[in-house]
Amino acid sequence: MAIRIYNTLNNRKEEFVPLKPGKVSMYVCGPTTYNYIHLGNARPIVVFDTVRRYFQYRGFQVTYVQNFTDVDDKIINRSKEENIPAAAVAEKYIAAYFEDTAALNVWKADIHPKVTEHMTDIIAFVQKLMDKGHAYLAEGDVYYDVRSFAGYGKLSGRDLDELKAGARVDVGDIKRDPLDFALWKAAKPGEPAWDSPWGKGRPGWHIECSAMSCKYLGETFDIHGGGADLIFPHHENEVAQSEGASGKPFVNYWMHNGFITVNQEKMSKSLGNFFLLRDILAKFPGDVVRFYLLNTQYRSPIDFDDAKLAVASKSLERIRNSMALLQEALGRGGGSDEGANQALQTATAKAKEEFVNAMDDDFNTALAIAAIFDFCHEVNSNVSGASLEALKAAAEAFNGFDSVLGMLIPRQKEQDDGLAEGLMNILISVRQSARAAKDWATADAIRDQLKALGIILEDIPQGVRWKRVAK
RNA sequence: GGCGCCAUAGCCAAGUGGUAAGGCAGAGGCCUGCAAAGCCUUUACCCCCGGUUCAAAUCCGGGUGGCGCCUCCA
Repeated sequence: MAIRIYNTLNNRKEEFVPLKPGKVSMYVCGPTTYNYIHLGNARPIVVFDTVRRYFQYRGFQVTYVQNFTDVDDKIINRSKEENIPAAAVAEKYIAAYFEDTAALNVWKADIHPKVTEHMTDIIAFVQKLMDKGHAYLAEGDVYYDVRSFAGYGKLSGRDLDELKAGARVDVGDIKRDPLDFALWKAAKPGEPAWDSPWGKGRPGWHIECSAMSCKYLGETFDIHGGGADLIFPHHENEVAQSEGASGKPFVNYWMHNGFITVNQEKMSKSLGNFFLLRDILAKFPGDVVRFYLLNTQYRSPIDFDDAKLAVASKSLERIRNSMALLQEALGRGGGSDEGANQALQTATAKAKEEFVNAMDDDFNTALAIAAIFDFCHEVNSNVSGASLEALKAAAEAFNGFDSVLGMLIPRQKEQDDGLAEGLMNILISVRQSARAAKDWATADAIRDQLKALGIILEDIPQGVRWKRVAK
């Protein structure tokens, strides 16, 4: 079986054939660093992190690039508002970005290029477009001439003339066509600016992705991802720039994720209906947020509200309960019920197969998670009798799934010095004494009070199990 | 106006020609000191109307409702 990807270029699922066997090159548009990221921004980050992890699970060597747009009008505005240099604004929010995404267990990209560190590459790219007749200078700005690129509109399925009819034409525009976009903007007083053959200025938004993806992944690469709102104009313009400059196909597979909505409306900064990731993380663990995001196919919209995160939390808990049962059985050294043993082994093989089938089909994480739930059911039914070997294989399968989904196994709590463990052992032992003396009032009081703290005690034949849950 | 997406149980969500996965919530039972967890049982006229087919949630046509892009936006 091969991996199939829904390609925005032709709106179909296509078998993935890498440029170089066994290797995947992918580029995902990163944030403009003028603010904390919101939940909507987090979706592509988690989705493409999962795509990347899955390719690795399938044995591919992945080169993953995600940029930071650290020069932009919004950053400049922010810099004025906060009265700190633009570079400091960008730096602040880049640091925040890594904090927030780390909570979602997102791996850092192999390369995180910043616009400010690639001015030479960007200027050279713009020059190349001018040399090839795809760009022109107008009053210190450099614009891309969309009419010079025959394929303009092929990604977003638009026709230039129809676009022109609907376009908002600025009065006194210096552009040849309203759809022409800036590759280089002449400096305005007080703004960050760099020297260029066309005078001081800064790059337009679209050119950075063409220049930086080319630098790190080459003129043609495998996968380019981003939110569906980037298809036009951003990605369309990237195609025009990159293919205009190289004369070669830019990207083989374009992937776009659907939106997070609030009351069925797109969560966006302009509508003001956004929820900052860090505010959500104050209420729900990152694992739960990640589960919530991956429990729907990446192209479908997801409506946001707290209740859905609560459901995600309960659902994830079911998987973790199953993994805990497995760990306990492992600790006991396995059993000798041949029927259960066979059943677990069969279920493990089936789960791995279904997981791969689901993920191969355009990264259907929702289906993959369903396969894991089925697996949990089999684990729960058969753990007590299965052999050590079968139990190990099952645990190994969970580890594999977690390596892709990144939220099954709880992240190791930092700076856990064993204090909680020690205190819990004391409380449990006191409660066990009470239970032995049939002092149910004391036993239940301990259990209830711990529950209020978010600690659940469960009496099982082998003793007492405890776990922490989101309150 | 142009282009595109979506509509499946109380809620969420898979399924793109062969007779409806899974999760949450609910009901009954087993287990338990009581719980919890787990296990067993249980909950769907697939938005509407036509059409194609032996067979349609799935394909085609037409509606209705919702959303997105066309302007910065993941």
